Amino acid sequence: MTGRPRTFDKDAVLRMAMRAFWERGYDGVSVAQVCAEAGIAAPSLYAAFGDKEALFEQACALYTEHLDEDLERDLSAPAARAAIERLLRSAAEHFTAPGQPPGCLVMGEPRLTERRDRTRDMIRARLRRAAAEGELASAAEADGVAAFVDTVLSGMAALARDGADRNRLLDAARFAIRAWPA
Amino acid sequence: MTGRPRTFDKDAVLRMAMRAFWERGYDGVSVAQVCAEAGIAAPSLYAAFGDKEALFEQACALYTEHLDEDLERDLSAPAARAAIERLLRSAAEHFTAPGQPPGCLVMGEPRLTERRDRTRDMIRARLRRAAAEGELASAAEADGVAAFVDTVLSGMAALARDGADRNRLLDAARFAIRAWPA
DNA sequence: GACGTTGTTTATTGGTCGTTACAGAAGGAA
DNA sequence: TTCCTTCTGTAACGACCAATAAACAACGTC
Repeated sequence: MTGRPRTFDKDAVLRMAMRAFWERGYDGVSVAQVCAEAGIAAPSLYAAFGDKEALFEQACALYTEHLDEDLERDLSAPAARAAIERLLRSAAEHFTAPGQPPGCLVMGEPRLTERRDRTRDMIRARLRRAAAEGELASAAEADGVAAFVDTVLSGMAALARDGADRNRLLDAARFAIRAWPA
Repeated sequence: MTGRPRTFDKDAVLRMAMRAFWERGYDGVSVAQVCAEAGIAAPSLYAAFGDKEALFEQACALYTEHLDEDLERDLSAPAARAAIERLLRSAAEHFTAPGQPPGCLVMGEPRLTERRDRTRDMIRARLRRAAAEGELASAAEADGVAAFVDTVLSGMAALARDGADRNRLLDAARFAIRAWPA
Protein backbone atom coordinates (compact mmCIF):
# COMPACT_ATOMS: atom_id res chain seq x y z
CA MET A 1 0.00 0.00 0.00
CA THR A 2 1.99 2.96 -1.21
CA GLY A 3 -0.69 5.64 -1.20
CA ARG A 4 -0.55 8.89 -3.03
CA PRO A 5 3.00 9.95 -3.86
CA ARG A 6 4.44 13.17 -2.47
CA THR A 7 4.30 16.01 -4.98
CA PHE A 8 7.30 17.97 -3.68
CA ASP A 9 11.01 17.26 -3.15
CA LYS A 10 11.39 16.62 0.57
CA ASP A 11 15.16 17.15 0.52
CA ALA A 12 14.77 20.41 -1.33
CA VAL A 13 12.25 21.68 1.22
CA LEU A 14 14.57 20.64 4.04
CA ARG A 15 17.39 22.58 2.40
CA MET A 16 15.14 25.63 2.18
CA ALA A 17 14.22 25.29 5.83
CA MET A 18 17.86 24.86 6.82
CA ARG A 19 18.77 28.00 4.95
CA ALA A 20 15.95 29.94 6.58
CA PHE A 21 16.95 28.81 10.07
CA TRP A 22 20.57 29.59 9.22
CA GLU A 23 19.67 33.12 8.18
CA ARG A 24 17.07 34.08 10.76
CA GLY A 25 17.25 31.52 13.58
CA TYR A 26 14.56 29.27 15.00
CA ASP A 27 12.30 32.04 16.29
CA GLY A 28 12.83 34.16 13.20
CA VAL A 29 11.38 31.53 10.90
CA SER A 30 7.67 30.73 10.85
CA VAL A 31 6.20 27.54 9.51
CA ALA A 32 4.09 29.64 7.17
CA GLN A 33 7.22 31.22 5.69
CA VAL A 34 8.78 27.85 4.96
CA CYS A 35 5.52 26.70 3.40
CA ALA A 36 5.30 29.80 1.23
CA GLU A 37 8.87 29.48 0.03
CA ALA A 38 8.45 25.79 -0.66
CA GLY A 39 5.10 26.28 -2.36
CA ILE A 40 3.35 23.73 -0.19
CA ALA A 41 0.57 23.88 2.39
CA ALA A 42 1.13 23.48 6.11
CA PRO A 43 -0.34 19.96 6.46
CA SER A 44 2.07 18.66 3.81
CA LEU A 45 5.00 20.00 5.75
CA TYR A 46 3.72 18.66 9.05
CA ALA A 47 3.12 15.24 7.49
CA ALA A 48 6.63 15.13 6.04
CA PHE A 49 8.67 16.48 8.97
CA GLY A 50 6.52 16.58 12.10
CA ASP A 51 6.19 19.78 14.10
CA LYS A 52 8.45 22.82 13.91
CA GLU A 53 10.97 21.49 16.41
CA ALA A 54 11.32 18.25 14.47
CA LEU A 55 11.82 20.19 11.26
CA PHE A 56 14.48 22.26 12.96
CA GLU A 57 16.28 19.17 14.24
CA GLN A 58 16.34 17.64 10.78
CA ALA A 59 17.60 20.92 9.32
CA CYS A 60 20.35 20.95 11.94
CA ALA A 61 21.26 17.35 11.17
CA LEU A 62 21.59 18.28 7.51
CA TYR A 63 23.71 21.29 8.42
CA THR A 64 26.07 19.50 10.76
CA GLU A 65 26.47 16.47 8.52
CA HIS A 66 29.22 17.99 6.39
CA LEU A 67 30.41 20.16 9.25
CA ASP A 68 31.39 17.35 11.59
CA GLU A 69 33.32 15.66 8.82
CA ASP A 70 35.30 18.83 8.18
CA LEU A 71 35.98 19.31 11.87
CA GLU A 72 37.33 15.80 12.33
CA ARG A 73 39.42 16.07 9.20
CA ASP A 74 41.01 19.30 10.35
CA LEU A 75 41.62 18.08 13.89
CA SER A 76 43.24 14.91 12.60
CA ALA A 77 46.39 16.76 11.55
CA PRO A 78 49.50 15.26 13.21
CA ALA A 79 50.51 18.53 14.86
CA ALA A 80 47.94 20.22 17.07
CA ARG A 81 49.01 23.67 15.97
CA ALA A 82 48.46 22.75 12.33
CA ALA A 83 45.12 21.18 13.28
CA ILE A 84 43.91 24.40 14.88
CA GLU A 85 45.28 26.43 11.98
CA ARG A 86 43.32 24.32 9.54
CA LEU A 87 40.24 24.45 11.74
CA LEU A 88 40.24 28.23 11.87
CA ARG A 89 40.90 28.54 8.17
CA SER A 90 38.09 26.13 7.31
CA ALA A 91 35.77 28.03 9.61
CA ALA A 92 36.62 31.35 7.94
CA GLU A 93 35.81 29.81 4.58
CA HIS A 94 32.63 28.11 5.73
CA PHE A 95 31.30 31.23 7.47
CA THR A 96 31.72 33.23 4.27
CA ALA A 97 30.85 30.63 1.66
CA PRO A 98 29.36 32.26 -1.44
CA GLY A 99 25.72 31.42 -2.04
CA GLN A 100 25.19 30.54 1.60
CA PRO A 101 24.11 32.62 4.57
CA PRO A 102 27.00 34.23 6.45
CA GLY A 103 27.98 32.82 9.81
CA CYS A 104 27.04 29.52 11.36
CA LEU A 105 23.64 28.02 12.10
CA VAL A 106 24.93 26.28 15.23
CA MET A 107 26.87 29.24 16.62
CA GLY A 108 24.02 31.65 16.01
CA GLU A 109 21.19 29.65 17.53
CA PRO A 110 20.76 30.10 21.30
CA ARG A 111 19.04 26.75 21.76
CA LEU A 112 21.97 24.77 20.32
CA THR A 113 24.22 25.13 23.36
CA GLU A 114 24.56 21.38 23.60
CA ARG A 115 25.89 21.02 20.09
CA ARG A 116 28.34 23.86 20.59
CA ASP A 117 29.57 22.14 23.71
CA ARG A 118 30.20 18.98 21.72
CA THR A 119 32.41 20.88 19.29
CA ARG A 120 34.24 22.44 22.21
CA ASP A 121 34.77 19.05 23.76
CA MET A 122 36.36 17.81 20.55
CA ILE A 123 38.71 20.76 20.42
CA ARG A 124 39.66 20.40 24.07
CA ALA A 125 40.24 16.68 23.64
CA ARG A 126 42.55 17.32 20.68
CA LEU A 127 44.53 19.86 22.67
CA ARG A 128 44.80 17.65 25.73
CA ARG A 129 46.22 15.01 23.46
CA ALA A 130 48.73 17.61 22.36
CA ALA A 131 49.63 18.18 26.00
CA ALA A 132 50.05 14.45 26.56
CA GLU A 133 52.30 14.30 23.50
CA GLY A 134 54.42 17.16 24.75
CA GLU A 135 53.27 19.70 22.19
CA LEU A 136 51.73 21.78 24.98
CA ALA A 137 53.14 22.35 28.43
CA SER A 138 50.29 20.89 30.47
CA ALA A 139 46.67 19.88 30.45
CA ALA A 140 45.85 23.22 32.07
CA GLU A 141 47.59 25.01 29.24
CA ALA A 142 45.67 22.86 26.79
CA ASP A 143 42.37 23.92 28.37
CA GLY A 144 43.42 27.54 28.17
CA VAL A 145 44.26 27.23 24.50
CA ALA A 146 40.96 25.42 23.98
CA ALA A 147 39.01 28.27 25.60
CA PHE A 148 40.88 30.67 23.34
CA VAL A 149 40.19 28.67 20.20
CA ASP A 150 36.50 28.36 21.13
CA THR A 151 36.40 32.11 21.57
CA VAL A 152 37.97 32.82 18.20
CA LEU A 153 35.68 30.35 16.50
CA SER A 154 32.51 31.83 18.00
CA GLY A 155 33.78 35.33 17.32
CA MET A 156 34.46 34.61 13.68
CA ALA A 157 30.91 33.37 13.26
CA ALA A 158 29.59 36.54 14.89
CA LEU A 159 31.73 38.77 12.67
CA ALA A 160 30.65 36.91 9.56
CA ARG A 161 26.99 37.37 10.45
CA ASP A 162 27.70 41.07 10.85
CA GLY A 163 28.95 41.20 7.29
CA ALA A 164 32.71 40.72 7.65
CA ASP A 165 34.27 39.36 4.46
CA ARG A 166 36.47 36.32 4.17
CA ASN A 167 39.73 38.25 4.35
CA ARG A 168 38.75 39.85 7.63
CA LEU A 169 38.06 36.42 9.10
CA LEU A 170 41.28 35.01 7.70
CA ASP A 171 43.12 37.95 9.23
CA ALA A 172 41.60 37.13 12.59
CA ALA A 173 42.54 33.46 12.21
CA ARG A 174 46.08 34.35 11.19
CA PHE A 175 46.59 36.57 14.20
CA ALA A 176 45.03 33.98 16.48
CA ILE A 177 47.62 31.41 15.45
CA ARG A 178 50.33 33.80 16.57
CA ALA A 179 49.18 33.22 20.13
CA TRP A 180 50.31 29.61 19.97
CA PRO A 181 52.73 28.87 22.79
CA ALA A 182 56.32 28.92 21.55
CA MET B 1 -1.29 71.22 34.44
CA THR B 2 0.54 68.28 35.92
CA GLY B 3 -2.15 65.63 35.67
CA ARG B 4 -2.29 62.37 37.56
CA PRO B 5 1.16 61.31 38.78
CA ARG B 6 2.74 58.04 37.64
CA THR B 7 2.32 55.23 40.16
CA PHE B 8 5.41 53.20 39.21
CA ASP B 9 9.16 53.81 39.05
CA LYS B 10 9.95 54.42 35.41
CA ASP B 11 13.67 53.83 35.85
CA ALA B 12 13.05 50.57 37.67
CA VAL B 13 10.79 49.35 34.87
CA LEU B 14 13.41 50.32 32.31
CA ARG B 15 16.03 48.34 34.22
CA MET B 16 13.72 45.32 34.23
CA ALA B 17 13.18 45.68 30.49
CA MET B 18 16.92 46.04 29.89
CA ARG B 19 17.59 42.89 31.85
CA ALA B 20 14.91 40.99 29.95
CA PHE B 21 16.28 42.09 26.57
CA TRP B 22 19.77 41.25 27.78
CA GLU B 23 18.72 37.73 28.71
CA ARG B 24 16.38 36.82 25.89
CA GLY B 25 16.88 39.34 23.11
CA TYR B 26 14.38 41.64 21.42
CA ASP B 27 12.22 38.92 19.92
CA GLY B 28 12.41 36.81 23.05
CA VAL B 29 10.77 39.47 25.19
CA SER B 30 7.09 40.32 24.84
CA VAL B 31 5.54 43.54 26.01
CA ALA B 32 3.15 41.48 28.12
CA GLN B 33 6.08 39.86 29.92
CA VAL B 34 7.63 43.20 30.80
CA CYS B 35 4.24 44.43 32.01
CA ALA B 36 3.74 41.35 34.15
CA GLU B 37 7.19 41.60 35.72
CA ALA B 38 6.77 45.31 36.35
CA GLY B 39 3.26 44.87 37.70
CA ILE B 40 1.76 47.45 35.37
CA ALA B 41 -0.74 47.34 32.52
CA ALA B 42 0.21 47.74 28.89
CA PRO B 43 -1.18 51.27 28.41
CA SER B 44 0.98 52.53 31.27
CA LEU B 45 4.10 51.13 29.64
CA TYR B 46 3.17 52.50 26.23
CA ALA B 47 2.46 55.93 27.72
CA ALA B 48 5.82 55.98 29.48
CA PHE B 49 8.12 54.58 26.79
CA GLY B 50 6.29 54.48 23.47
CA ASP B 51 6.13 51.27 21.47
CA LYS B 52 8.32 48.18 21.89
CA GLU B 53 11.08 49.49 19.65
CA ALA B 54 11.29 52.73 21.61
CA LEU B 55 11.43 50.77 24.86
CA PHE B 56 14.22 48.67 23.43
CA GLU B 57 16.18 51.74 22.34
CA GLN B 58 15.92 53.27 25.78
CA ALA B 59 16.96 49.97 27.37
CA CYS B 60 19.97 49.89 25.03
CA ALA B 61 20.85 53.47 25.89
CA LEU B 62 20.80 52.54 29.56
CA TYR B 63 22.95 49.49 28.86
CA THR B 64 25.56 51.24 26.76
CA GLU B 65 25.79 54.26 29.04
CA HIS B 66 28.29 52.67 31.41
CA LEU B 67 29.72 50.48 28.69
CA ASP B 68 30.95 53.27 26.47
CA GLU B 69 32.65 54.93 29.42
CA ASP B 70 34.53 51.73 30.23
CA LEU B 71 35.53 51.24 26.62
CA GLU B 72 36.97 54.73 26.29
CA ARG B 73 38.76 54.43 29.61
CA ASP B 74 40.40 51.15 28.60
CA LEU B 75 41.36 52.37 25.14
CA SER B 76 42.91 55.51 26.60
CA ALA B 77 45.92 53.63 27.91
CA PRO B 78 49.19 55.07 26.55
CA ALA B 79 50.31 51.78 25.01
CA ALA B 80 47.91 50.14 22.56
CA ARG B 81 48.82 46.68 23.75
CA ALA B 82 47.95 47.60 27.33
CA ALA B 83 44.75 49.22 26.08
CA ILE B 84 43.62 46.01 24.37
CA GLU B 85 44.67 43.96 27.36
CA ARG B 86 42.53 46.13 29.62
CA LEU B 87 39.66 46.03 27.15
CA LEU B 88 39.60 42.25 27.00
CA ARG B 89 39.93 41.94 30.76
CA SER B 90 37.08 44.39 31.33
CA ALA B 91 34.96 42.53 28.83
CA ALA B 92 35.58 39.21 30.57
CA GLU B 93 34.49 40.75 33.85
CA HIS B 94 31.47 42.51 32.40
CA PHE B 95 30.26 39.43 30.53
CA THR B 96 30.34 37.41 33.75
CA ALA B 97 29.26 40.03 36.27
CA PRO B 98 27.47 38.43 39.23
CA GLY B 99 23.81 39.33 39.47
CA GLN B 100 23.63 40.23 35.81
CA PRO B 101 22.79 38.16 32.73
CA PRO B 102 25.82 36.51 31.14
CA GLY B 103 27.17 37.90 27.90
CA CYS B 104 26.41 41.21 26.27
CA LEU B 105 23.15 42.77 25.20
CA VAL B 106 24.76 44.48 22.20
CA MET B 107 26.79 41.49 21.01
CA GLY B 108 23.86 39.13 21.33
CA GLU B 109 21.22 41.18 19.57
CA PRO B 110 21.12 40.71 15.78
CA ARG B 111 19.53 44.09 15.15
CA LEU B 112 22.34 46.04 16.87
CA THR B 113 24.84 45.63 14.05
CA GLU B 114 25.28 49.37 13.85
CA ARG B 115 26.25 49.71 17.48
CA ARG B 116 28.70 46.84 17.22
CA ASP B 117 30.25 48.53 14.21
CA ARG B 118 30.73 51.67 16.27
CA THR B 119 32.67 49.73 18.89
CA ARG B 120 34.75 48.14 16.16
CA ASP B 121 35.46 51.53 14.66
CA MET B 122 36.77 52.75 18.02
CA ILE B 123 39.05 49.75 18.37
CA ARG B 124 40.33 50.09 14.83
CA ALA B 125 40.93 53.80 15.32
CA ARG B 126 42.94 53.13 18.45
CA LEU B 127 45.07 50.55 16.68
CA ARG B 128 45.65 52.75 13.65
CA ARG B 129 46.88 55.38 16.06
CA ALA B 130 49.24 52.73 17.39
CA ALA B 131 50.48 52.13 13.86
CA ALA B 132 51.00 55.86 13.33
CA GLU B 133 52.97 55.99 16.58
CA GLY B 134 55.16 53.08 15.55
CA GLU B 135 53.72 50.56 17.98
CA LEU B 136 52.42 48.50 15.06
CA ALA B 137 54.15 47.93 11.74
CA SER B 138 51.51 49.43 9.44
CA ALA B 139 47.91 50.49 9.11
CA ALA B 140 47.20 47.17 7.42
CA GLU B 141 48.64 45.34 10.41
CA ALA B 142 46.52 47.54 12.68
CA ASP B 143 43.38 46.53 10.79
CA GLY B 144 44.34 42.88 11.09
CA VAL B 145 44.84 43.19 14.82
CA ALA B 146 41.53 45.05 15.03
CA ALA B 147 39.70 42.22 13.25
CA PHE B 148 41.32 39.79 15.67
CA VAL B 149 40.36 41.82 18.72
CA ASP B 150 36.77 42.18 17.44
CA THR B 151 36.66 38.44 16.99
CA VAL B 152 37.89 37.70 20.49
CA LEU B 153 35.49 40.22 21.97
CA SER B 154 32.47 38.79 20.18
CA GLY B 155 33.60 35.27 20.96
CA MET B 156 33.95 35.99 24.66
CA ALA B 157 30.38 37.29 24.74
CA ALA B 158 29.18 34.13 22.98
CA LEU B 159 31.05 31.86 25.40
CA ALA B 160 29.71 33.74 28.39
CA ARG B 161 26.16 33.33 27.16
CA ASP B 162 26.84 29.62 26.82
CA GLY B 163 27.75 29.49 30.49
CA ALA B 164 31.54 29.90 30.50
CA ASP B 165 32.79 31.23 33.81
CA ARG B 166 35.02 34.24 34.32
CA ASN B 167 38.24 32.26 34.44
CA ARG B 168 37.57 30.67 31.07
CA LEU B 169 37.07 34.10 29.57
CA LEU B 170 40.16 35.48 31.25
CA ASP B 171 42.09 32.49 29.89
CA ALA B 172 40.92 33.34 26.42
CA ALA B 173 41.87 36.99 26.89
CA ARG B 174 45.29 36.06 28.23
CA PHE B 175 46.05 33.83 25.26
CA ALA B 176 44.76 36.44 22.87
CA ILE B 177 47.26 38.96 24.14
CA ARG B 178 50.04 36.53 23.26
CA ALA B 179 49.25 37.13 19.62
CA TRP B 180 50.39 40.72 19.88
CA PRO B 181 53.09 41.44 17.28
CA ALA B 182 56.54 41.27 18.82
C1' DG C 1 -14.17 -1.84 -10.94
C1' DA C 2 -13.61 -1.34 -5.32
C1' DC C 3 -10.43 -0.95 -1.21
C1' DG C 4 -6.84 0.79 1.73
C1' DT C 5 -3.28 4.03 2.22
C1' DT C 6 -1.12 8.29 1.89
C1' DG C 7 -0.69 13.11 0.30
C1' DT C 8 -3.06 17.55 -0.73
C1' DT C 9 -6.42 21.34 -0.07
C1' DT C 10 -9.31 24.36 2.40
C1' DA C 11 -10.71 26.12 6.48
C1' DT C 12 -10.30 26.56 11.21
C1' DT C 13 -8.65 26.08 16.01
C1' DG C 14 -6.87 28.30 20.34
C1' DG C 15 -3.21 31.16 21.55
C1' DT C 16 -0.04 35.08 21.63
C1' DC C 17 1.66 39.11 19.53
C1' DG C 18 1.90 44.47 19.60
C1' DT C 19 -1.15 48.09 20.12
C1' DT C 20 -5.09 50.98 21.31
C1' DA C 21 -10.32 52.81 22.61
C1' DC C 22 -12.60 53.90 26.23
C1' DA C 23 -14.00 55.08 30.74
C1' DG C 24 -12.66 56.25 35.26
C1' DA C 25 -9.26 58.10 38.78
C1' DA C 26 -5.92 61.49 40.59
C1' DG C 27 -3.57 65.53 40.46
C1' DG C 28 -3.19 71.15 39.80
C1' DA C 29 -5.57 75.53 38.31
C1' DA C 30 -9.63 78.41 37.93
C1' DT D 1 -16.76 73.46 42.72
C1' DT D 2 -15.55 72.92 37.75
C1' DC D 3 -12.24 72.30 34.18
C1' DC D 4 -8.06 70.38 32.13
C1' DT D 5 -4.52 67.21 31.96
C1' DT D 6 -2.30 62.95 32.73
C1' DC D 7 -2.21 58.32 34.28
C1' DT D 8 -4.60 53.62 35.24
C1' DG D 9 -7.54 49.53 34.44
C1' DT D 10 -10.42 46.77 31.45
C1' DA D 11 -11.29 45.13 27.32
C1' DA D 12 -10.67 44.60 22.86
C1' DC D 13 -8.52 45.02 18.11
C1' DG D 14 -6.41 42.76 13.88
C1' DA D 15 -2.40 40.08 12.69
C1' DC D 16 0.24 36.31 13.12
C1' DC D 17 1.61 32.01 15.42
C1' DA D 18 1.88 26.62 15.49
C1' DA D 19 -0.99 22.95 14.66
C1' DT D 20 -5.09 20.21 12.95
C1' DA D 21 -9.98 18.46 11.26
C1' DA D 22 -12.28 17.18 7.43
C1' DA D 23 -13.01 16.32 2.72
C1' DC D 24 -10.93 15.13 -1.55
C1' DA D 25 -7.28 13.22 -4.84
C1' DA D 26 -3.81 9.86 -6.40
C1' DC D 27 -1.37 5.82 -6.05
C1' DG D 28 -0.79 0.18 -5.55
C1' DT D 29 -3.37 -3.96 -4.75
C1' DC D 30 -7.24 -6.89 -5.07
